[in-house]
Amino acid sequence: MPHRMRPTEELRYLILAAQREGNRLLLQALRPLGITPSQAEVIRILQDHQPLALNSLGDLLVCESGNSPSRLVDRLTSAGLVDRQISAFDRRHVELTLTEEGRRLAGQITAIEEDLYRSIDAAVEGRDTDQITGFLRAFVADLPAGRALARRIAS
Amino acid sequence: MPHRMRPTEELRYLILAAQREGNRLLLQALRPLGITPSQAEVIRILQDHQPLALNSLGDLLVCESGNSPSRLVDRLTSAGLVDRQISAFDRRHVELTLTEEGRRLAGQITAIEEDLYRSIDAAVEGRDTDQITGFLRAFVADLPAGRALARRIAS
DNA sequence: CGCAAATAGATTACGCGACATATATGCCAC
DNA sequence: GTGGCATATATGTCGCGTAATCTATTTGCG
Repeated sequence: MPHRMRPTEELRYLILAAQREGNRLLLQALRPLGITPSQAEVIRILQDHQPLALNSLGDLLVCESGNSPSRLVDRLTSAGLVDRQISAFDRRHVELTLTEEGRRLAGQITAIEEDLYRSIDAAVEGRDTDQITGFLRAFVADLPAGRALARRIAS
Repeated sequence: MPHRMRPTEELRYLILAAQREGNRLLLQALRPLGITPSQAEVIRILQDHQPLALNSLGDLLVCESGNSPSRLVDRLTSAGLVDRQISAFDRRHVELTLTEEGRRLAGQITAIEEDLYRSIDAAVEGRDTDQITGFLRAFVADLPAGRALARRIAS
């Protein structure tokens, strides 16, 4: 006799499960590069938007509430992938740019992400994308991560 | 000039954003109870399935890959919400049950989850649920978190 | 019976992710 | 310029989440 979980509760856990598994897949795929999914997000953002202040990076990050990506970036600078430079105009700002090595990695990340997108596309197959994205957009519309993503798409 | 993020990439980040924000909402709503969303999931599972071995709990958890919920449960036992008892038949097993206090909390958690489900329902409003759950089910079907959820629904 | 393999769980290490707080810099009013 | 407020970043703490390794216990095979 099933517990007959209600649809909304199942949906909640499906979102959790999908995020967890997507992250795990990406984690394993990125392992050879020595970086994590969150670090990869930073690198991809910098590739498209450098130079960028820590602050503005936080505004574009979905993986974090944006309060303090400094530690996330710390690991990338110690790994020699990101360059930090204090702004000449406002010494509170830190200008972030990719290093040569970081730019090289960015390309490899793109290729790895392709595999993930193929998995997602396979699951979307035969369904109405707009129903799915419409629901998710509505859910996160007024929340920090949703706004970060909106900025990413718009910029 | 928008970057025109491709739909699949947006979908990937929408799932990430939805999970993060849902978790944040739940985290804040549960704060007065002194527990976290993951801890709440354990309590709710125990409410429906106790007594349960640590191992079997892991098989039902979506929030964790199931390898080692021992730390998660540790905090619940130190908080006096869960009782650990070594099985008489197999001393490798630990039987978990809710304490009186744990049972009391389980009810409060259910009420708090209702609020989250209302937010989700509001975003689903006017869309085809089957398109959404169908996609997510397909994506996680053969992965640990998806199987955990399937067990939850079936049991 | 005896020993190897399997199983349950604990422990450890590392990197987030959320939150609160601290410090440093800029800026504006006066 | 100085006081006060806002902004940019750094730091500390807690609880996951993943994975690897370790220990204890049971089981299975001879």
